[in-house]
Parts: sequence; structure tokens; C-alpha cells
Amino acid sequence: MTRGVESAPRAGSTPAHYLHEALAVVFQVREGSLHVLAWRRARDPFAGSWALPGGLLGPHELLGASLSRHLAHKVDLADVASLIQLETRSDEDRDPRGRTIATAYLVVVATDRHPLVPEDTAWHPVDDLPAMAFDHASIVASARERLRATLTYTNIGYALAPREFTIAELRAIYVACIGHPIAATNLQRVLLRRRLIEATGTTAPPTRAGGRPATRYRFRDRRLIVSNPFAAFRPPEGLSRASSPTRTRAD
Amino acid sequence: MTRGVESAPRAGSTPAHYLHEALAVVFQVREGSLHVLAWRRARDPFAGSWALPGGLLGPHELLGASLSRHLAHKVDLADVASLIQLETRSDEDRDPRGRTIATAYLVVVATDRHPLVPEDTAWHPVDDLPAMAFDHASIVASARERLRATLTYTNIGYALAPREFTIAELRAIYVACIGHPIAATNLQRVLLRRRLIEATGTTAPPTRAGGRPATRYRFRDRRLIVSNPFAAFRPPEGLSRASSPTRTRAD
DNA sequence: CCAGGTTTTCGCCTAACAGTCGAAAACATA
DNA sequence: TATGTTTTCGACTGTTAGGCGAAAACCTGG
Repeated sequence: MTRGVESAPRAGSTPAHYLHEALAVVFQVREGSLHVLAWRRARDPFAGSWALPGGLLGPHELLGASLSRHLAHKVDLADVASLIQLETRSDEDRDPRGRTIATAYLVVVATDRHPLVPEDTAWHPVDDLPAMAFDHASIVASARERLRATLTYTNIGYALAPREFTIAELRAIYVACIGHPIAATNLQRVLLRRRLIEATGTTAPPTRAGGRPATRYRFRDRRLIVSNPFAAFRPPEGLSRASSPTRTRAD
Repeated sequence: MTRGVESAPRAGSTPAHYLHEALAVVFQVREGSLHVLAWRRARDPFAGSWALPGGLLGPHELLGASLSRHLAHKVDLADVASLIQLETRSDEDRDPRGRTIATAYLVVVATDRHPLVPEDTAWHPVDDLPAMAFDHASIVASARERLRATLTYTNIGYALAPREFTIAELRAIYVACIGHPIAATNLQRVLLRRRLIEATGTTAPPTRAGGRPATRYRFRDRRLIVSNPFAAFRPPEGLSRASSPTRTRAD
């Protein structure tokens, strides 16, 4: 342990500067399975491989704003609101052209949206990814795990599902993201009990092949709400602090 | 939406490079309350204010390795193993000397460790922080929230507590981190039920002021394990995939 | 050695939760 | 009107979780 001088003096040996890029892992549930948006690289390195949308950070940008700007080149998303920052990769050789630090973001697109994409861009099922450039396959994998976890203890479903949906539709979305079957009855009860969703009253969607029309639900809140499951760790009833995690049920 | 050309061409207008620093939010429970490690800046900007340990990323370093290197200047921690990456801040004016991107890490120190620190470095209670430099106060706040959440659904307590501890000691640590009282009985049962802790057998610590001697416990695993609370979202029994979140109880 | 105090542990009771089943509702078609 | 389909809703059962109080195990002081 040395003396407490400023550890990496700004003066002196000129410090190193790095390129910094923001990358988006854009997920959407399409035809019952989870897909990720990627574009096909035309030139080396990794010509022909698929890459995540994103690009270099500009001199006066925030990372999130930069990502939105670059994303606009690959997909016409008016509502790229729910950007969740994932992780920052600093591996020296992750880009053979030169060292580039990357910050990955998670973006989800509702199932009823059909954004236009350029010719070189396409949706790929995450369970059957093509060859991907750089460390993007690894980034997708970690983003998927994060999505799965986030789905279980937040209301992020509001960004995956249409504004109104039936329980069966919502279940299909959850199954695609989580990767194993879950019971529709339980899903409905859990989300209702946590007061994350509510019936819209517009009880009937026009069905096309018989059957009782399903009641439509919506997410009560369209902002991210994280809930704290274990009561043992929750603040005492009624004394919830400013940053209260779980909304205590108040009917 | 433009044509799918590579969005930020490397060639052409020379892209901007940035300084990148890693910052550590080092937490320790001391005398029953949560403290964070900071050092007092001697020179401007923010002379006299307190700053988080950390420093600039070197040309051939990973962020985590860089942080460990810089951290060694401020605290003699042989076991800086549990580095959890938090978030990356890119605000343009967060450092008045020039744009510097910062990636924050969460580090926790067990209560029985007493690492030496330089003169300019000290532990500060997070509930009564002194004036902090840059955006470090905000980083500490978000790190604290992350610690609180992590504590409820992982076994990160293994890095906060000594290798062996009593339930009362562990409860004090949890209370300090979470910030509100929790019941010792529930804590014990929750952690036992999730099979995160186990009795050591060395049932008796020498008590100094009466009372039944508490049995000592240890964390079964010293790696981070995240558990998935809601059973409705868990994979069907026995079919847990490779990345299984919760260990299914198998006695 | 026993009474009183302290701390931890254990057991019981109730509430909440998960999973299954079946009945009923609301539609379509023949 | 009869039949099939799809969804909703309620009931029931077994499991898990959380709160509370009693008992266990130690200390000190008389």
C-alpha cells in the first residue's frame, strides 16, 4: 500500500483515451419465440457476421442518447424509452480494429409493434443465433439472462406486451422470454395480487374461432417497478421509505 | 430511418476518444452501520471533498483489474474478489478537468477485516456522508440501493460477514445494509430454507454477558448465487436448466 | 445452589401461495 | 337448438412463509 497520492495523476505521462460505443440488445417476442435485432456486416472485420446495433459515443452525448441516435439507423422506434443499462465490456481485443469499450443496453419492443428495418437488418431467434461479430453473442446471452430475471420481479412486461392483452397472450410472451412453461392461472394470480395488471373493462376482444372472449388487461404502471418478494426483508408495514420497493397492497 | 450503412464509420471524421476510470464503492459494516471508503482530495477540483477510490484505465487493462490495482493504493485488501459491476456514467461534465467516463463497481468487506488505509482515506457512514467530489455521492446512493436489493435475493452476505457468525451478528449486518429492522427468526429461517447458510457444528461461541450460546453458521457457498423467489416463474421441478437460478431443495 | 436476567432456539398457529380440477360463461358453427 | 371451443372463475389441497411465545442454555448475584 502506497502513500495516498492521487493514484493516476492526470498530469505527467499522458493518459490513454479510448473509443466508447453503446450497443443495443433489442428483444422482441415474434411468433412465440424471443428474437434479437442484428444487422449483417458488409466489411471486415467479421464481414458477413451479424452485429448488434449501436455505435460510437459522440463528444457531447450521453450513452443512452447516443444509443437512441444510432438505433434510429436500424429500426424506426419512436418509443425507445425503456433503455436498461446492462454491462460495460473492456476486453482489450474485443474489437480487432482497436480498443473499444462497449456499454450494452437492454431494449424491448412490444409484440404489436412492427418497426421497419433496413435490408441488412433482421430479427433472429435467440435460441438459434447466426454467427455473430465481436463479443456480441456473449452480450446477447447475458442480456437474455437479465431479461429473464427482470421479468420475474419487475413489471417490465408492460414494455413487451401490447398496451392491452389477454392472459393467454401475456403468458406466451413470458414463456418465450423465460424459456420454460408457466401456468396461465398462476401468472394471472401473481400479477393481479402484486397489482401489476388490471382488467380494462373492455372485456371482449373479437375472437375469430369461437370460445369465450378473453377479458383484456393492462399494466397499471408503465414505468419500471421492482418488487421485493421476501416479506422478511421488506420494511415494516406502513413505514415504507422513500425508495420503497414493493407497493404494499392497499385495496 | 436511413439506409443501413455502418452507422458511425471508423474512417472519415476522426472519432472521439475518452478517458475511462473505474470507481469502487467499498462498503463495510462498522459498529452497526454501513460505511463507505473515501479519500480526501488534496487538490482541485473538489479539493477538500471526499472521493471514491479508483483511477484511470490503463492501455492493456480490464476494468476490473484496473480497479483492483488502484484500490491497492487506498486499502490493503488481499481478497478483493467480489467485484460487482454497477453502472457506467457518461455525463459530459461530471469531471470539470475533461470528459471522463466512469464505471462504478460494488465492493464489500467483511466485518472482521480491518484493512489499513492511508492517512487521507477513511470510512464514512453512508447515512451521514461528508461533501463528496464529482458525482460520487450519487454513485454511492445507487450502489447502496443495489446492495440492498442484492442482499435480499443473493447470498452476498458471505462477503459481508465473517466466515463464521451467529444469527444475531448476521442480523446486525443485514439491518445496517437494508436500513430497517428485520426479525432474526425470519432471517434465520429464510437463509436456512434457501440453503444459503448452515450450522458449523461449533455450536458455542464464548459469550461474555450471559445468555444461551449462539450456534455459529457459515455460508455454504462463497460464490454469488442468485435465487429466484416466485415459484410461479421457476422452471418445472427437476428440469432446472444449466443456468438454474434457484437450487431446488434436494436433501 | 437457587433466583433472576439475558440471549438464542424451537415449535405452533395462521396467512399466503402454488397447483389442479371442474363448472360455468360466452362465443362459433351446424 | 345442439355441439364444440375457448376462456374465466371458484373450490379444494398441499406447501411455504411469517409472527409470536415458550423453552433452552448460559450468566451473575445472593
